[in-house]
Amino acid sequence: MKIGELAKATGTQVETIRYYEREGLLPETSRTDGNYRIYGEAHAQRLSFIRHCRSLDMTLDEIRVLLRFKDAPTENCGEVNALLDEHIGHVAARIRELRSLERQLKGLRDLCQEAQDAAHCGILNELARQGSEGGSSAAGHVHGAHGRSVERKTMKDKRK
Amino acid sequence: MKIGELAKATGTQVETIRYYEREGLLPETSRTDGNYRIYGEAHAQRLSFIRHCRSLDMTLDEIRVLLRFKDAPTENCGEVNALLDEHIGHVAARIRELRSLERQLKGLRDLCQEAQDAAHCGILNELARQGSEGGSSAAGHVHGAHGRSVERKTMKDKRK
DNA sequence: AGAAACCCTGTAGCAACTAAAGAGTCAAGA
DNA sequence: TCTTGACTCTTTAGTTGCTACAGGGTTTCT
Repeated sequence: MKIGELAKATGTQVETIRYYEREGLLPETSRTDGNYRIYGEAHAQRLSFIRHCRSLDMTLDEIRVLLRFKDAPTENCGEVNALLDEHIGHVAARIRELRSLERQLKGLRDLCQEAQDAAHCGILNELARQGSEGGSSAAGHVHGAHGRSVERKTMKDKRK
Repeated sequence: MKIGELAKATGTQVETIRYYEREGLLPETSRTDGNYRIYGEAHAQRLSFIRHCRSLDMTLDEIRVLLRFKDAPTENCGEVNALLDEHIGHVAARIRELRSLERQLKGLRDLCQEAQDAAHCGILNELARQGSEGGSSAAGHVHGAHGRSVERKTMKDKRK
């Protein structure tokens, strides 16, 4: 099947499929004389695997690890368990952080019961207060299962 | 004070301060003869406001709205309340999604009680199952208060 | 004077896509 | 056969909020 068919079969964007091929998650496939990609069932299954992992908010690096085991059926899957445990830990941590953030935001919201002029808005005044930056250090602490700080961790290494 | 001092005073990276200036969040400031930026207390306060908002995971666009009200003390702050309500809604939604994700992941984790060869790993096999992609549509659904889909929403508009 | 710390601008990169430009291919219908 | 519209291709750029680096200038202190 052609790329559009594969996209439909797996609920994926055509562009995303090409992206996964560039990223090495999907092996390159044969082409027609007109240079169109031709996929078989194996590719469809692999893509479904990848999409399933993405739906669980795993990073592409995590997925690469899982694919490695998928491709090596005799390998011991202990690392798969560990990876999942770690990922679950990330999610739990993120939930805790978001809960904390929710409480802060609600507290802040309560400072302005009814609209008035901005100068007397309890929210704006609280935001302007020095030393009111919350418990954690600042931006990026409440994103996904993989916060931006985690994403950024590899930047230095990558440049090396 | 110079940029390094401002950075220390507000717990911000120097580069981030320059970034905020480029992004229009911080007004440009006067310079020394040697072209060093010179900041006063007003800038320090504004930056603290911004950082406080960031610590609450507000986007820079949201912060721009709040700054507009901060700069217009006679304006009615109803929109501030609405913005905060919406932001709180985003956080609540994200918490719900993460909890759902957590349940899914734990269910998946339970499929492999002890490490064995990958071919018989309940986790890998479940991930490979067709039609197992979870309730939501795929990637990007469980990130921060502002999911990746939200971030991406403005791409089309920006290109115009 | 020299060295170290600081500052500047411009550019690139991170993750995981997504969009657009410009061009080629294919299939169906006139 | 020709036309047209859908599909495909590659390449490049962009999203968010930073962060890092290159290369060079300025300031401070010894």
